[in-house]
Amino acid sequence: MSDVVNARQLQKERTRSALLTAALELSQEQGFAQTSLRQVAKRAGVVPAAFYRHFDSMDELGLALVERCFGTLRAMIRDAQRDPEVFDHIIDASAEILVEAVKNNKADFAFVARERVGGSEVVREAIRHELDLFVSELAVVLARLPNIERWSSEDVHMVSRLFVRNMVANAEEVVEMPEGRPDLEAQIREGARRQMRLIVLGFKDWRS
Amino acid sequence: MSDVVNARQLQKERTRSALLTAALELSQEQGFAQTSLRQVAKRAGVVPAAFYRHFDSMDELGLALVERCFGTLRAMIRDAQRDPEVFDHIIDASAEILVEAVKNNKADFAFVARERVGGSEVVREAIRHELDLFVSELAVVLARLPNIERWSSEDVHMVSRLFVRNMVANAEEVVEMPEGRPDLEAQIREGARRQMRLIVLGFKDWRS
DNA sequence: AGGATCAGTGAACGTGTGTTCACCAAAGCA
DNA sequence: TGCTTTGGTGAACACACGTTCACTGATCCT
Repeated sequence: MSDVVNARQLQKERTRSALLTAALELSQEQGFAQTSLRQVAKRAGVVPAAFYRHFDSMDELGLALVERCFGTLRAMIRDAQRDPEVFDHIIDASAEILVEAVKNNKADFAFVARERVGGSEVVREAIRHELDLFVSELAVVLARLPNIERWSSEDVHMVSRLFVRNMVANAEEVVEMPEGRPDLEAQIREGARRQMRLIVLGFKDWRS
Repeated sequence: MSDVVNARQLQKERTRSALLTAALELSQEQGFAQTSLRQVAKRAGVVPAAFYRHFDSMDELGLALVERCFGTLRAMIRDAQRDPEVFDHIIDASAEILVEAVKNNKADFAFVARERVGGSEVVREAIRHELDLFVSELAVVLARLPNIERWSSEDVHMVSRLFVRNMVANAEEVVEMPEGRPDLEAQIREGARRQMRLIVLGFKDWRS
């Protein structure tokens, strides 16, 4: 529990991080499940056996990666919520933010989007759990919106799932987007904006 | 172009089909990208080298699998459209059908849902193309609905994407569903119904 | 009947894989 | 200073993989 760090601990943390980053890059290129321990070690500039000083298996590395990615995403969303403009024009802003954020953290989003459904059992499980947390968190925010405040908690949860689901789908599209195509980017952003507006329109007439 | 079939052609078609089925099963268990040529051959009851009498590579087998799966799905939807009840209560019926259909063709849906985003480049591409076709087909149907008939074609396309996207997401959930849990099944079906209803509610107030 | 065709065989190859082990040298600590 | 701890090394292993090749025997065609 000491704050003083050994040079040893520091160096260890550094190669651990290098392993995670290497795995993230390789996952973006070919998917996590297709990424081997040896490839990760090689890209991190380390001999395969050294891998075991940090993780017991690729599965464990995968879990650590999920944690790191969702840490990044959470921090990002916290920042966005601090911005006062966001709360005023939730829809327009979140469409904007979504595309921008995905572009700037492409590797993280790509990892989550891909391995959410495609990858190894344990990694998939972890991502689904984190996304469920997201849904619950968003539900709390949504419950305070006009038209929604009187809804049953089940209905709020339902619409929260609808939003997160769409966010993930849009993120997938941005990730899959070829490099340097601002037209496509604008198209996705506009599509996301309209979808959210359409959903929100239904709010005022909703009865469970 | 002859309808007369050799015993040879017939047997060839039979093992080809066995290879496809074996690959589909293995994909459900561990994902297509993690499935090796040798595993497929072994499960089909054939020596690895025999694989090459039918496909040049696993990628080609993957493409054939995409075709076969979407063939199944299209046939299923065609049947559903013939049922007169479906057209009257589109929403309730399609939620019902969705869950039922996924249960009965679990392997096909699982393959499409997983490999749509997780798998090999060429398989991913093929699935995305087929899903785009689905979106366009559904757009034609939607364009005839009240409230929508005057929308711009872009808006119709947008809402069609929203529906297909949700269909895929719900299918994923059913696929991931543990065996023998009718309560979860009902929950997913009810969720799907509500989500669609909410989206449809927005239709009458939509302005582009 | 008899030669041509061809789906399927079985063995072999080179390569990449996960995992192990004894070993080393630098950092930590007494 | 000298002993211990430890992150990283390099060689070795057994194994699964994709791919090749000459082959076999049943089916097809004339």
